[in-house]
Amino acid sequence: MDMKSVESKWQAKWEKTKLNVFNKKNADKKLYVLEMFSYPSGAKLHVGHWYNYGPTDTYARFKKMQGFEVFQPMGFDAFGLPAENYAIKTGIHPKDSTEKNIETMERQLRNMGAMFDWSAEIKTCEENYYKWTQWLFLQLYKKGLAYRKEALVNWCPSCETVLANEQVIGGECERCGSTVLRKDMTQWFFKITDYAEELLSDVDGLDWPEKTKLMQKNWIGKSTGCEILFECETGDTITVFTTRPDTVFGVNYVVLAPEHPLVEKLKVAHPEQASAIEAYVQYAAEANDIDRLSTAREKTGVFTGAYAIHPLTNKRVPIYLADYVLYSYGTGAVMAVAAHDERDYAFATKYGLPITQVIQKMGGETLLPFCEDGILVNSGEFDGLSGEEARDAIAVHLTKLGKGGKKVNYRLRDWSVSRQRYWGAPIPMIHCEKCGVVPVPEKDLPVKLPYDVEFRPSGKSPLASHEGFMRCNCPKCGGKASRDPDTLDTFVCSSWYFLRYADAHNDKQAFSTEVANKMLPVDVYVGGSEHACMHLLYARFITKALRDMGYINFGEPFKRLVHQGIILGPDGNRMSKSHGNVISPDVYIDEYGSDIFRLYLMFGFSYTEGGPWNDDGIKSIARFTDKVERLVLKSLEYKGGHTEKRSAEKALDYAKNHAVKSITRDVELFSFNTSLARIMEYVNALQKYDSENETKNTAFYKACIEDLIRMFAPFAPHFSEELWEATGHKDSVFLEAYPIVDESALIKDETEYAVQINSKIKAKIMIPEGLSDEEIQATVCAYPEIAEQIAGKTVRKCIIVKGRLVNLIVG
RNA sequence: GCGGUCGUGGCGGAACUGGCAGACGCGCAAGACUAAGGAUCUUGUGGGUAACUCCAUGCAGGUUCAAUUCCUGUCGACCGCACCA
Repeated sequence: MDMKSVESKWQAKWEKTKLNVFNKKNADKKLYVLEMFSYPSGAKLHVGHWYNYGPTDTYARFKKMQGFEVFQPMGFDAFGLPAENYAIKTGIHPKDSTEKNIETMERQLRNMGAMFDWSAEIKTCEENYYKWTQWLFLQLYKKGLAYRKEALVNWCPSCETVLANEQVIGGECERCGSTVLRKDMTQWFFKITDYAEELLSDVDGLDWPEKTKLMQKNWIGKSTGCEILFECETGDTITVFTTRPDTVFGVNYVVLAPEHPLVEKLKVAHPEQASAIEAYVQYAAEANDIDRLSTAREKTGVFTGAYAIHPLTNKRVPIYLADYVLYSYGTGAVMAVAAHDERDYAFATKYGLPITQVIQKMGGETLLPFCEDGILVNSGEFDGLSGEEARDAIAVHLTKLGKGGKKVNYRLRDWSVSRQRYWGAPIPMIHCEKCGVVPVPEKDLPVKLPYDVEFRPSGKSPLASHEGFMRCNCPKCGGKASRDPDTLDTFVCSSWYFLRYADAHNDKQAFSTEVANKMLPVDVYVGGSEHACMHLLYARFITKALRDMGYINFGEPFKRLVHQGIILGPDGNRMSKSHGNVISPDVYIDEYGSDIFRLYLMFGFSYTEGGPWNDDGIKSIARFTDKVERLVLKSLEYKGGHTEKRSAEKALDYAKNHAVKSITRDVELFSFNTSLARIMEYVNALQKYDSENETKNTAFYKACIEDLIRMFAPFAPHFSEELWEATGHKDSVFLEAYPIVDESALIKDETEYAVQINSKIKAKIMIPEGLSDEEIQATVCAYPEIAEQIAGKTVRKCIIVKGRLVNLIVG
C-alpha cells in the first residue's frame, strides 16, 4: 500500500466530512480527550510530540468507536522565552518566527492524521486569546487574588527576568540553566497560597499518577506545628514556627533570617554589634542560592547582642542571625533546640552555645542530636509526656498564656507572574501618579502587544522603552498615566486554555459558563510529567478561583491524567543536539508513513515508560501491516463455502473475542503494546484458519476480517480506512462500533489446569467446566501420572484456583 | 540527606486481585518455496543436563501450600525535593 497517497486521501475525506469536528448535538455523550498543546519553539515536531499525540489519538478514536462524542482539540502555547531568545540571537521578530513555526507544525500535525478538531484551535499569542488572559488577570485582581508587592524574587541574569519558584530547578533557570539570583523587585503575584489547603486535599480524589500527586503534595508542603512568641528586649516580639513544640524547654537561642525586618532595630539597639550584623547581612545577600541552599555548607551566623525571653521558662536566650534560616518560610525565625535538631546542633557546636536535652530516648542517653520522638525531661510540668501528647499540651498551654498556639504552614509560595520580557501578554494595569494602580477597564481589552519593540535585553522590560505603548490616560481620573511594562508568565496563558477550547470562537466572553460546565472537566489529559508542579498546579488553582467567582461549577480541571514516557536516543541518552542522537520523525514518516510510525511508538515501548529508539522495531511493524493487507485482500476472493460452525470456526471466534476483551481493557489503561500484541495474535489466528481450511465458512471468515479492520482502526487509522473501503464499504470505519465481546464465545468445555504436588508442577490436565472442587480433586487424583506419584501418601490439603491450578499437599 | 519509581532472556517488553515466569515482537537457527532472497511460509529458541530433572525475575533473608508480585535489609539506575524549622 502506498501509505503516502493513502494518508493524504483519507485526511482530505475526513476534513470534507467533518469527521473530527465535535458535534454539539451529542454533548451528552461527550468525552474531552486533551493532549498538552504544543510549544512552537522548534520549527518541527519531534519524536516527543509524536509519542504524546499519536497513541493518545488512538485512545480517542477507540472511545469514539465505543460511542463517545470525542472532543480532541489542538493548539499552540505560543508566547514565551524561547521565541524571544531566538529573536535576540537572530534578529527575527518573535511574532514572525512563532507564526512560521506554527504553520509548519500545524501542517505536520494535520499530516499525523490525528482526529484533532481544528475548528477549536487556539494560539495564545493572538489577540482574541490573550485578551481573555488579561480578562482573567482582572478577575483575579478584583477578587483580591492578584496583588503587587516588593519581594525577593528569583532573577535569571541570562533571561533577564523574574522566575516563579516552580521555574527554578535546583537553583537554576528552568529554561536556560543559569544560576538564579535573588533580587528585590516589585512584582505581580497570584495568591495561590489561598488555595493551598484545597489544592492539597483535593489531590486525593484525582485519577492521576500517584507519583505526580505526591509531588504536588510535597510541593505544597503542609506542616502542622505551633507558633511561639518570644519577647525581645526592644519590646518587639519574635514569632517562630516549629513542628516540635515538645522541645520548647530545650531552646538555647533564637535565630532570625538575615532579611528579617527586626534586624534593623536590633542593630540600633546594639551598636556594639552593628558592624558585625551589617557585615553578615551583606554576606548573606551576596551568597547565591546554590551555595546558600546546600546542606553540606557549614553553618554561619552572628550574635546580635540581643536576648529574647523564653515564654515558658522566662530565661534569657541569645538572638542570632544565620542564613540557614529562610526568610521566605514560616515566620523567618526559628527557636533553636541544639539537642534535638541537626542544624541547630551543628550551629551550637560551632559557636560554643549550650545544648540542653529535653527529650529522652527509651532506655538511654544520647550525645548526638536526637531528632525523633521520645519522653520529655527537664520540661517542668510536661515531664514524662510523649512527644505527641506534649506537642498538644504545650500548644494548648501557650494559647492560654497568649504566647502562641497551633499553626499550619505551607511551603507553597504565591505565584509571581510578572516577566520583564516582550513576548507575552501585557499586564492590563495602569500606573497613575494620582490614583496609584488602576486596572484597565474590561471594555478596553485587549491591551495590545506592539510589534515595533526593541526586544534586545537592556536590564528592564522591553515594553518600558516603547513610548506609544507606555503612555496612556488613567481610566479613573483621566490624567496622564503609564502602563505596566511587564508581561505575564506564559503559564498564565496555559492555565486556562482547556476552557477556551470548549468555546474557542466566543468574542463576548472568555468562555460561556454553560458551555464550560457541559464540556469540562477534561476527561483524560495526556502530557509530560515535567509539568507536575507547574502547569498542572497552576491550572488547578485557576480552575478553583474561577469556580469561586461563579464562572464554572467544578473545581478540578483534569479528572484523569496520564504521563507518557520519554523516547530516548538509540544510545539510551536523552535526545539532544549535543549528544548527536536526535531521531527525526520526518525521515521515518517519509519512508513508512504516519500510521506505521505511530504503531511502532505504541508497540515498541511501554507507554508510560518510554525508552531508547530502535530502528529494527519499525521494520517489523511495516511487515505486520503488509501481512494484514495480504490477509484482507485475499479474503475478498473467497466465495461459497459452508455455513457450519465447526471447531475451526469456534477456535477463531474464541481468538477474536479474547482479543477484543483484552484490547478493550488495555486501551483504557493506555497499554498500547499489549493491545497490539493481542491484535497480532488474532491476525495469526486468522492466518492459521485461512491456511488450514481448504473449505471455509466464508461468511463467517469475512465477518472476522471486517472485525479485524474495526479492531485495528484506532491504531492505524488511514491504513484501516483503506482496507475498509477495499472490503466494500462507503462510509468511514470510524462510524462503526468497536467490536464487543461475545462472552459465550469464550466459554470452553474444558480448561487446562496446572497440577502441582507440594507446589511443584507435575502435569497439565484438561478439566471439564462446571465441576465442584471435590470433583476436580477426584479427577486430578485419578489421573495416572498423578495417581502414581501420590500412591501411598495422604492428600492433606488440596488448593484449587478455578481455571488455573490445583495444588495437592501430600505427606 | 529526605521522598518516590524501577532492576525479568541476546534486545524491546508481558504476567489481571500472590497462582503454569518470559505473552507479543525483534534477533538468531533449521527447513520450505525460489534462478536468487534482504520477500513469504513452517518449526525451534532463558540457562545447565544424555536424561530424570535442576537452576533462573539485581543481591541476601522473611511471610505463604504458592512470591516478578507482599515484608525487611542491601546494591545499582532514574526522577523529584533539598538547611521548610
